[in-house]
Amino acid sequence: MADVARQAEVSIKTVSRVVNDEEGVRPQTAAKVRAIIETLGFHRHEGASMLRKGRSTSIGLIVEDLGNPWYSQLAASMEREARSRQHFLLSVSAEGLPEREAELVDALVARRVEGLVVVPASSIPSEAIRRAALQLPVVCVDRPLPGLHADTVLSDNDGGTRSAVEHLAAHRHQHLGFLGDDAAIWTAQRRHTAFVQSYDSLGLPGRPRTALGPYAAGEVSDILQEWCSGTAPVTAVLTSNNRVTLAVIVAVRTLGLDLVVVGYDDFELAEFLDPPITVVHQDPAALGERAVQQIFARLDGDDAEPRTLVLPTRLIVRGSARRAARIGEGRSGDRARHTAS
Amino acid sequence: MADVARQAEVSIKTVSRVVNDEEGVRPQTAAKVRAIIETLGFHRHEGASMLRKGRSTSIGLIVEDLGNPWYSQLAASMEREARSRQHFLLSVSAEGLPEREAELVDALVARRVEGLVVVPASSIPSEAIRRAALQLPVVCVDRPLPGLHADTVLSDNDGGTRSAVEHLAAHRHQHLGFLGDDAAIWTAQRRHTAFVQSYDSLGLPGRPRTALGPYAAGEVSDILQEWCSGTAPVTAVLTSNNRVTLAVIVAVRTLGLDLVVVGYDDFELAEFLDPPITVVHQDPAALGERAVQQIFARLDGDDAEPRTLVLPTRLIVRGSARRAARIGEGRSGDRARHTAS
DNA sequence: GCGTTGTCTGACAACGATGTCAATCGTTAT
DNA sequence: ATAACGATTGACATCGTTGTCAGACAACGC
Repeated sequence: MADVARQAEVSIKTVSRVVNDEEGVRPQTAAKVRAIIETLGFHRHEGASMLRKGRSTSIGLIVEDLGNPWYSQLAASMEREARSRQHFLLSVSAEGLPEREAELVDALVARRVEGLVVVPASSIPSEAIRRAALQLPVVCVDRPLPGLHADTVLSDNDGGTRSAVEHLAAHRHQHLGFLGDDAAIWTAQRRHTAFVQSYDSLGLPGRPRTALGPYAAGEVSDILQEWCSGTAPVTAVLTSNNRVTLAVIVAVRTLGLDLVVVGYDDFELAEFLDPPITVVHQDPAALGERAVQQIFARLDGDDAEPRTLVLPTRLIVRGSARRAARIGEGRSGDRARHTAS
Repeated sequence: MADVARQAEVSIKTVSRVVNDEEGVRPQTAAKVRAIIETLGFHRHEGASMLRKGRSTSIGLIVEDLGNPWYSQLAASMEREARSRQHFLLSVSAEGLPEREAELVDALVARRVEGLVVVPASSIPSEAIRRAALQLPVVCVDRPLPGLHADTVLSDNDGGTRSAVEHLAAHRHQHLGFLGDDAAIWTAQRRHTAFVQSYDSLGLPGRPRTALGPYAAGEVSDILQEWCSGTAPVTAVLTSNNRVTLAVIVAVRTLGLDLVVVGYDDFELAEFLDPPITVVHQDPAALGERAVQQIFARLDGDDAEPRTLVLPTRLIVRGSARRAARIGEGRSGDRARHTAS
């Protein structure tokens, strides 16, 4: 900036004014400065600006795995939303490890991100995130952190789960199974509970069969095989997220099971699988957008009590309805076939 | 830091030494300082550190769309690799627009990223990226920027395309089609050229049928329908990336075409589609890792001439081989059926 | 001509950390 | 006891930018 000032024969301050589009600079002076900036290829040093202004114009995001499409859609929408306010997004993967998450929180706070969005790896707020929440806006997405003074954006797990169970029941599935991801993941627990409640309130027979991870290699297959044998075989399963859905699809295809699968989280091509997979769609892009908007609202001075926002889910029915109906109609025969196997 | 120094009754400089694990601090002094740091919850201000040291410990990544699994895998692997050297990754989507890409290059340079990885939106280097390449290491991934003084990491487009065409020819497919993405995308062009060359060198009959995007809505369907009718219908198509593969799968299923699809870019569940999709697998994670390693090598003082690294691809055969053989055996019958339609 | 107003510009300090270099301390050798 | 040495520690300037405040300058009314 000093170089520009020298060449333009003005003070550093004037250059600063031009760079920041501040008013009170004579147009011809501004034009001259701008010309020099162009020729020298000058860029303001954001680090220094950050230091002086005390603002970093960036937001942090901590998720489990940026390679997972669900998270990458979240990150993509947040990046878009952040950029609409000239902010950058620093996204990092904590790999589901609470201690790594804590490290990353500290690292992002050290970078003076203006806000922090977290998809918590555990249900207990770390010391690091408690400290963070005291000095900058923190938003939990997808999973809450009870006891943390922070905004939260969730999707409607109870409603989503219920819609899936009701859908299956309406198509005469009586014996349902639920396969959740790692029990440490809040959504897995929550959807598990909602599944059992829906099962009971619909008066489905017997007790619901459920499992929670983490699963050893081949364990999903074993569980499904067991559920599908015996006197009251399961005819449909609900999964708690895209990772489990994938494992179930693999198992179903490998074992050749006749099983309707309803997945949590939509995924590309679900429509073209055999059988097509009905899913509970939750919109990660919408979650991300709202989270960033929440951060900006706080930065703009909103200091109301922490809010929890619950976004609706949508059941996307794909083929399984038809197939379910078929099974329902010929149920006794089907059951006979199952018990025989 | 001043607060810590006051409480610990040492100078700011000593605190700095402790924070940076510099040697020459008496263990008991260091312990005392560390204790105060803990109680005060002090974090070094990275912006200030950045300013003084002239380094930002961050790397920039510009891609087309972070929501696309291919790019998100690239970003995820880069983030992992960058973090192994204590660096953060600033990833942004340029949405395929060269002018936005140029803006983002400037914004990242202003943030003083130490290196910049770009998946170029066009084949012509912008002024912005030329300037950037003069002051920091730039690496092009997936697509080169001819004339730019920068390292490049590509995957073997010629080899990958050839392996796909040879695979199809070996299974008696004689009439092949190629559907490329937007002609502005370098890989689409390159794979197109390689497709035509392979087609010729294998002595396949007639002229290869090819198309390049961008495609209007429904255009892919129209093209496929045309290729599959007439006297020498196409029996297999190769696509140039995951986006086109998706469009082709939708068209094939919607129109009920009997067409073998080989896709560029692997994707989850490709195995379980009907028909299963054979793909040319290129490893975005490996590309990202090498790109970041290249950046660090340059930062470590490597000033050799720009290098181009070409990573191998792998043909993942899934079912289409069997199906192709079947078509090959009953070719005349098949052709009759096709011409009849 | 002179004070007054308002516009434009510049000098300077400060943001928080670190490199440089000098000062201080505790040891050891004499 | 004292000089000499290495191990610790601290004072200060500095990185590039922006907020504060005062100075310079032109235009205006009297």
